[in-house]
Amino acid sequence: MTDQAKPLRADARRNRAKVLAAAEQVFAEFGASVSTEQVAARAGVAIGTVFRHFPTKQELLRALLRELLARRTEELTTLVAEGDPATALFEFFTRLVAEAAANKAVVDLLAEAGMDVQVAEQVRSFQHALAQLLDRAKLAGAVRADVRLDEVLALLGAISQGALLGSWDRDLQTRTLAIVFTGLLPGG
Amino acid sequence: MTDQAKPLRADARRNRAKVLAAAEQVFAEFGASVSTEQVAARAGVAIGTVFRHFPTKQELLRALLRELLARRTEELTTLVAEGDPATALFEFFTRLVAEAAANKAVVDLLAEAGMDVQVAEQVRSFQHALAQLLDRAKLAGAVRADVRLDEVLALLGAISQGALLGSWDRDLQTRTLAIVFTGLLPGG
Amino acid sequence: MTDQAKPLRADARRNRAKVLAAAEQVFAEFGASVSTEQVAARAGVAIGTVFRHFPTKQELLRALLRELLARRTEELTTLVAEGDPATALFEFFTRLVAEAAANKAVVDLLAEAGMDVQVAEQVRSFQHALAQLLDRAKLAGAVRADVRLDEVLALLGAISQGALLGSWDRDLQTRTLAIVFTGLLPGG
Amino acid sequence: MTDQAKPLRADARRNRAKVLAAAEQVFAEFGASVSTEQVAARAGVAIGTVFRHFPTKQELLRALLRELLARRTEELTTLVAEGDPATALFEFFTRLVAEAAANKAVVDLLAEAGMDVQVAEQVRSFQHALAQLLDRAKLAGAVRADVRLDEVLALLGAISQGALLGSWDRDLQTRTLAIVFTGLLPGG
DNA sequence: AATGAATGAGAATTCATTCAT
DNA sequence: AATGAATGAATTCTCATTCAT
Repeated sequence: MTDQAKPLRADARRNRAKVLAAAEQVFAEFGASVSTEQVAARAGVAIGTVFRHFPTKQELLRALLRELLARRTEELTTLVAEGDPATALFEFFTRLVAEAAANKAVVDLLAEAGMDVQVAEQVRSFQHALAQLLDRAKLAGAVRADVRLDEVLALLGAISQGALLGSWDRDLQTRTLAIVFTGLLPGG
Repeated sequence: MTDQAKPLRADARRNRAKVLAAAEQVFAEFGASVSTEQVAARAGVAIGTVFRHFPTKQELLRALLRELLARRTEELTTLVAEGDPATALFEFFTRLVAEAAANKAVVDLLAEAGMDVQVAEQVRSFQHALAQLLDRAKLAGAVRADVRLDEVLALLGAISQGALLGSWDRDLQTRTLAIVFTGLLPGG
Repeated sequence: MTDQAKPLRADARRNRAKVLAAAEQVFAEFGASVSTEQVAARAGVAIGTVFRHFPTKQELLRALLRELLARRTEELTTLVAEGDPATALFEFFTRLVAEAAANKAVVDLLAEAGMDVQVAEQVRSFQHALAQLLDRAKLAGAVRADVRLDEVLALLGAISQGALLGSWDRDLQTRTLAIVFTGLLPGG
Repeated sequence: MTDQAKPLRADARRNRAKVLAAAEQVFAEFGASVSTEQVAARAGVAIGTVFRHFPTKQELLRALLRELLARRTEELTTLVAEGDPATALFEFFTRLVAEAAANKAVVDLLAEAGMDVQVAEQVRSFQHALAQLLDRAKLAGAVRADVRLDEVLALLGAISQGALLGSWDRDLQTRTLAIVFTGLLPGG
């Protein structure tokens, strides 16, 4: 549903993946302002190849963001199906923050994600999956009943970005999250 | 100690202030990537004047960050001296988040502040003042005794950035902060 | 003599024709600077196919020009054989201008045609046919005896291009040509 | 009225003139598609200087066209004031064609001039001056009374372009124009 | 032979920074 | 000191052409 364009030739699909992987690395390392040339170089392809697959730099960033969101949504879905309801939300939260701390692009990307219709669908899916996790956590008594989805999203985003920009180490991540988790507990 | 350069001529000092004020506005509105020309235009001076006062764009950004930090530190100092110890921390937290939500530059700036020796002094002052506020809050029984300064700083930064990038409205700011404040409360 | 290459496979010949037809449309519409991709798209073939038939874009343009010239030459030949000698030249003139007014490529093409040996043969044929038409017009007393071929060619080219670039409507075409035709009349 | 922007600094005005002069040469020689770099090189300035004076290539082309039109208009005005009414129009016609024959840019430029509001004023002035010349020629009995301005403009443009694209030599220019002039004579 | 992906040399434009006025 | 023009490297994007499938 996301990429129903004509099936790419094998080599083209391979290169598209290479570019996307390179983009993830490079953007993670240097932020969304690195030149497309850097991405091409990291991918080991010519600049034209990047632009063939993603006609503008924006497109590339969007595609990357879509993929990141899709990956997170998948993790959420797994947790909804298999995780312990009482801890699944906290687990996901923790994991996401750890990942964000290593990815400089996410911040730049998320900044525009909200107003970008082209990723809206992925955002919706993601939020939907998170909503389910939140509901389960409430049912399991791990989260106060009046906590709303947008608050959780806001905290998640904020902490993720904070972890990245502030270069928090693992310990600081844990302690900071502990405070937030306490704030979410029932009877708080 | 940071700016012990020779005393500026009156008009030069005036221009320096104009540039800094313009920079704050423009960077707040468009982020750290606007051109220096925009800053000059807003300040009503020629581009050369900006570069005379701040030899590189980095310098200008750093000076701006220093000033912002100094201003916050001043607010903190006032709160330490005059505020109600039980709520002063929360008050400051709330105010800072509201301000950040309107200032696009802070995020870009803070991203590098950590690793920048040139603003280290201001950062230290700021942290020192915040530490005092935290201590008082603990003494007043408003914050759990084992909460550490770096956790508070981390949360503060994260929420501020989150508020900005996520364009949180006032209501969402309040609710999100409420969770964090609950997490900081004793007996949590 | 121009295309004595090996006889093409049936499908190849078909494709060559498709490309040439597409090129005529596309170049007529957008001028000689459209990308070869546009031509391929219009022809419904892949870009590689275009380049297999015409190894460079220049070749394609030349081939197109050759064809256009051949077509005009054919029209001239018909007029020489069948037309009323007293008006055939004016008729052709009028028709060509009307066609040019709808074809943006011709101008760009003709600009280089002169110095291009590869189309010289077609140019010669064309001029030869036009010369015959001119002779007949003189014999019929419709054109002054001292009018030379290069003058007629020059006027023909100029008016054609003018009509195209100036987007003359049919009325303006007619009136402008009337002046030229008057200038060609005997006793002028 | 054309450039009432703030008076440029002496060196800036000098450079602007250098760029415009270089543009005229280079565009005349290679057509409107040469790179702006070529213009900069010919002018002996850096590429940035060209773009400071003319923010886009289009602007540069427009400025050039405006200047060319202004120059022609001036010539026309002089002829109206001083020339022999019976021959002034033919004289101007002849001169313009000769100049066009050496200027490859004019064609590309004129192609868009029609639809460009930014040169509309210059075009109007030019047409106005030409109209006066035409009126005088009619009064002097050198041109048929029913010849209209748009026909003259059309012929002028067409022949100019033809002379350029066809690389007509002086003799051919003369003979071709003679035909047109004959067509314009009264009693034709 | 056809396909369409990859290449890489430009081209226009921007912008931090320098320097003559 | 201020001005604002000049510089030129960097960036995004295009497109003719080549080449693997």
